[in-house]
Amino acid sequence: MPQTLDDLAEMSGVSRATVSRVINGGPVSEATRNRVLEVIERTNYRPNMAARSLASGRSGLVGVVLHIPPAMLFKDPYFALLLEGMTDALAEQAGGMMLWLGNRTKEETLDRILQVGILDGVIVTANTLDDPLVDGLLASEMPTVLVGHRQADLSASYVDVDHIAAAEELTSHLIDIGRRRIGHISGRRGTVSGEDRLTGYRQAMARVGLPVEGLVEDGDFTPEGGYAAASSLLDQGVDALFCGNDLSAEGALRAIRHRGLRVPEDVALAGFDDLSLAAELDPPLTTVDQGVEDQGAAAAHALFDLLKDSEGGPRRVTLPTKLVIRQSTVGGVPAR
Amino acid sequence: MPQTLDDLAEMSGVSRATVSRVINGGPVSEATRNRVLEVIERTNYRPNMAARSLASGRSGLVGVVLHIPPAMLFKDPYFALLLEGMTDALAEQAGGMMLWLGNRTKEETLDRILQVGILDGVIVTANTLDDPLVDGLLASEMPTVLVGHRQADLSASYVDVDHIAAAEELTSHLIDIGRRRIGHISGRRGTVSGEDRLTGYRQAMARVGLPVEGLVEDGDFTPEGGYAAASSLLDQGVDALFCGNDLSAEGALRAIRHRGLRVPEDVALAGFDDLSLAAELDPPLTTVDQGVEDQGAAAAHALFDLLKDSEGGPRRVTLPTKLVIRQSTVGGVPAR
DNA sequence: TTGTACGCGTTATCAT
DNA sequence: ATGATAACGCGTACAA
Repeated sequence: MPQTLDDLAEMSGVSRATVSRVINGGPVSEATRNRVLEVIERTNYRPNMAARSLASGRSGLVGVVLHIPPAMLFKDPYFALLLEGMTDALAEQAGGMMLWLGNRTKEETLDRILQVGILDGVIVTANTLDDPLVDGLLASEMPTVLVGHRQADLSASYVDVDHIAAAEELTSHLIDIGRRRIGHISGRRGTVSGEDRLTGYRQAMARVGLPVEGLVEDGDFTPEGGYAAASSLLDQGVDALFCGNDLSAEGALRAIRHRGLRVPEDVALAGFDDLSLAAELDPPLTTVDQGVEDQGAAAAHALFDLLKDSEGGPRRVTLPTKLVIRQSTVGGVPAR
Repeated sequence: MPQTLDDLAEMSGVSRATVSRVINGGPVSEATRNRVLEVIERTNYRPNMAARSLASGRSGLVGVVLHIPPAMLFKDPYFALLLEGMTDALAEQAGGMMLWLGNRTKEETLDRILQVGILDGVIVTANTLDDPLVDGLLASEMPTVLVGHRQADLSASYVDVDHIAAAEELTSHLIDIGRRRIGHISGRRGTVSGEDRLTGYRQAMARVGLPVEGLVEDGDFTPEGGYAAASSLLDQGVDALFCGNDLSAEGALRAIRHRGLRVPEDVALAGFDDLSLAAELDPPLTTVDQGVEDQGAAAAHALFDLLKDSEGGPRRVTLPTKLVIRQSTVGGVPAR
């Protein structure tokens, strides 16, 4: 029984236009409004989004693109947390969310997204500088908000944190507690966040004149990568390790343990993200809280802001980070 | 630049109807078909799904409902695996997927889903017997496929495994290796899978005349619940523990270790799901492979099948399970 | 305040 | 094989 505006109009003895006004808040007399509302209630009518979208151009539906292997959702809680922040915010303001994961190529995914043609806007994670998916969305008419910053385009709306400053602060903490041979396990090379954190590390080391040669090893944001990189850096002799994220720190911790070394006495260890995993490690991990959920929510809000007023230029949001000091760098001493 | 059929029609000197036929495979002469295709290619035209849905009633969009706290996606890989199986299958046949997690109440979520009015069908996880969200979907016109079985309605399409038989097989394995005081940590009570696994356990024990009094403790599918339930059962004295899922087995393993007991010498341990976590535990965990990804994919295929031919009654799919024997029950001996 | 009428981009039916 | 033309359900100027 396909309820339409016409059905309601007939049932309440008014024109379709009036029913539409009741629903969308147009000028209607109190009397007829109540009469129509009563009918709407009785039939629990639901407007057809497709038709509404066609007529008004707005659907209340937004897209979310996390172009990652679906298994990443549980392998790296970062993505699930991001999704959580988005869905929380979207549940309030959007009628629904379409989701694309990395099941197809970026080009195919881009095609699908643009083909739907019913989305009000999309949120997409932007990890790398050149990303055909992100580029395609930005080049399209689709209102787009990135999670992640790309120096290239200041014309894009995005939400991000200052990875460089955060990494510099964390590295300085390692220096402050007296470490001198501080190794860095990078994030996946080519990712903006990975490169930025590396830059922050380098800047902090340079500022106090500490060498970094041979102290940087490529990681890939995974525990396995962290383990391998840590093994290599331990060979070089380090008294601290700053890992590209918490997951790689988890791997690094295993590598340290396998050598019979202690954390933090022999090697101070730090990560990035502050996933719940960080507090649960033994010892609890010093890391950077980058407010992943907040980033997701902020991206949703930025998109709604953009949709409300498409003028006003791109929305650029940089959220604060917080250094979280735990026993993996200051063992025994409680976190301040 | 909103490319429409009319634009293409004008550019290729034919009528809108002909362009539509070219796209949807109607009868068109080879010559004009090529001419139109060339224009389509050049303009990389994308049909508007909203309009298409309005006119044909089909959108190519399907909904997926996992009414869980979003954080569950990484806390219990089961859900992410299920989603992976679905997205893989959907990516091939669907134009896109809408996703609802447990950000709102079931009633609110149901309302949102039905309101979209553009979905061809939905897949929803059915955990409990009475679920207003599932009931509402089944009562609606929306083609619906459940992941999980509910004895109540044989009229619904669903995908599931035989939890009772799988649990019985697993319990029998524990009996076969000589265990007699076999405890069971149930899944969350009220869930069909939890109750069914408990039933399977009871049946296996009853078949060989083993008592179960005091040997069943309620769990909730979480490591914490598993830890608590295991502690209590260890007080009773058990030589084996069958846990409602792999996660609770992980918690149970911690409880066993805390008492200085060995697995499997003192207590044999088994789970359910065969998440990757199971193979990575120390010792590797005996469990039931219930093909989570396959269930997700099967649900998607069942939905497409249903959409293709809405007659033919409900699709009922029961997938096979596989007992996976590892060192947590037969320590030292390699898995057969 | 209310109704009429047109347009949104497609599919589908009917002539031609 | 092709082209008009009528739906699909809704929003919205415009007229009344």
